[in-house]
Amino acid sequence: MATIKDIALKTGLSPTTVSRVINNHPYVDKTKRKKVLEAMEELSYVPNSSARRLRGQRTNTIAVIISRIVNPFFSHLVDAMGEIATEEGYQLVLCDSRLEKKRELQHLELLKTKQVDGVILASLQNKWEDIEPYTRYGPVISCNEYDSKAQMPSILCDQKQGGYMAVKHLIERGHTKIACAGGALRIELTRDRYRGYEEAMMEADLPVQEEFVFSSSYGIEDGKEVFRRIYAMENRPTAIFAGGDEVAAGIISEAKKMKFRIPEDLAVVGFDNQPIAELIDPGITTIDQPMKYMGTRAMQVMLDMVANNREVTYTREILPLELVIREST
Amino acid sequence: MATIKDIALKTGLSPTTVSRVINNHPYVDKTKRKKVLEAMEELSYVPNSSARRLRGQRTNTIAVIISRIVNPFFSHLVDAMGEIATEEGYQLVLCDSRLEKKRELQHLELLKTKQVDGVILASLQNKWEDIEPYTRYGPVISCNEYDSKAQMPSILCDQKQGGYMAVKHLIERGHTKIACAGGALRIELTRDRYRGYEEAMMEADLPVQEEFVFSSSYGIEDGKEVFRRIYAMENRPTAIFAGGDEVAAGIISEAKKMKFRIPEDLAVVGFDNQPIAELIDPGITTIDQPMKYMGTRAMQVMLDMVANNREVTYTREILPLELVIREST
DNA sequence: CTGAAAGCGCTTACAG
DNA sequence: CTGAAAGCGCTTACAG
Repeated sequence: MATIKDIALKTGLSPTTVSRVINNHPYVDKTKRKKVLEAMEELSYVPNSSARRLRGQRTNTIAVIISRIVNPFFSHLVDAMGEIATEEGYQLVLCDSRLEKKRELQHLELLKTKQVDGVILASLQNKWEDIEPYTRYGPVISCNEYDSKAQMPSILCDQKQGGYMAVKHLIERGHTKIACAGGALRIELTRDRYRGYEEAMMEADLPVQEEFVFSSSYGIEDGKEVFRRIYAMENRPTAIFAGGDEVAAGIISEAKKMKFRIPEDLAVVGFDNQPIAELIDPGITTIDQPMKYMGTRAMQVMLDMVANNREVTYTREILPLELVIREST
Repeated sequence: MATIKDIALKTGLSPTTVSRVINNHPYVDKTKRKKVLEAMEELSYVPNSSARRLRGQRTNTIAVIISRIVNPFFSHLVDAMGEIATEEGYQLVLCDSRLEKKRELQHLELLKTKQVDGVILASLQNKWEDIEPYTRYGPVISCNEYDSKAQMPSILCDQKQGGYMAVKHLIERGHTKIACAGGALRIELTRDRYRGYEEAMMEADLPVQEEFVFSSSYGIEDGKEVFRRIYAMENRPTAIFAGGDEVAAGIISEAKKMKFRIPEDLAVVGFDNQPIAELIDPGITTIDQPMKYMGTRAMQVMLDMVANNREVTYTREILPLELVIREST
């Protein structure tokens, strides 16, 4: 592998000058520049990034932490982030926490060991007090998930409003026994949706029944399981608000298998507005999240910080959510 | 940020000894080791990866090139790869080519510039002759897609068999006018599926009609478009073999909208056995691909090569495909 | 068991 | 416009 030294030797110039050519500095004699360029071509020289990283103290790499890449919500988010990153000449390291605190922390170590310039937390398994120590090693921002105690830039949606809209819609459809199946309750995003649910119920003077609250539901299988538990109940809910379209799809799928009519026997609201929400039969009424915008915006904010060495200041961008009505309600 | 030098200074030992402790070398005096460990703790020392990369000429990072992360097939593949990578202490750089040759080549540059130790091509937009030059910079293997001219390790499925099985199944169901909607025909994987289609047709003495062959179909929207074109035909096919469950789902969705009965008016076979194949109504008959195994195996092969500096030898692992019958046929 | 020295490949202030 | 020198932070032969 040719190095700068080889080019210098071949051209009879100094490594300094070669470096200047590589980095497009002005003030290099045109003839010499050409000579260097030719030598680079001939020896098929390519600058060694490890050396550049060490010297420049930058990696041009951003880590994004998600909790489950097979969730279409996250793959769309990552897709949008990757597009911006590539455009700006950055690499994206994909870090899957698989909902585990330990893995999330392991991934944050990348910042400590200078393997990445910044970390975007699209999922947040740990408390702020456990994340905070990492922020002294580089910019950390959150996107999608958040922690109200956190002093970091965050791009997020108004999840409480989302929960409220979803449940209010069900109430307007005449339901009074409404269940709720979200993620783990230790997650603030989940709790906020739940608060929206409670608020809508209270506003309508409806009781929140503990046995109607399911937690830690994420995938299709979880949705099926939720339905099975509902099915086994004496006193069943007539509607359910799910914390994701995958869960909603699982509920609907299992319900249909048991000859339930949707929405007559069970109305279902999902979350995210994933492609599946439109494809499944009946189409899923859901809360649309601006995945593409969130991913794009988060990456822009991150790159602005690392490229311009901008101070990390605490800011929040809160995006509105939207109800999309289909046939499941 | 504390460096090895700081630890050396603080403990009165040499950087060499400190390095030995960090790297768990034997033959370090127990008292001194303890002293170093304490100093590291106190100064919250973390080794700088850029320096290690430069010195060690390794990055502990693998790039995986896919063509569309929002395709569940790829997100499942990447998920499996990431699990192994994390387990072995490697990072995964996600590279999306968006079906573009240029982007794929740009991502391969990562190998040249020593940003990654190896590249897994899960998608293959370029011809082998354009990929080959990169192989001198480090191991390149393919997983899922392949090129019969390529001299690189490949984990792949017998796509021709897949196409054959799918179409034979449709023929057995009594169909004679069978369409086909795959990816771009410049892709060998797509051509092989098409060959399987042709073989099954010929075997049954059925003509392959040019207007029944749709190409460059990938997502749900493409599937809808394919159906619209079928719908507009004078002489319509009665069955279609799609090159992915997303395309199949799009076809079915649009067909239902136009009051087509599936499979009576149009039978549909998909590919991959994605979660959606089971959720949609009717369930999609499809060809199951061992996504998890492929991803796992590809990463294992790659890590074996980089970790043990194994020579890159040309090997192919060809996995069988399986027909999963549901209600769409 | 330990350390001085060299070097991985680059870039950048400094001096000219 | 150009180059000698220093240094980013680490590891590893080599010598003891």
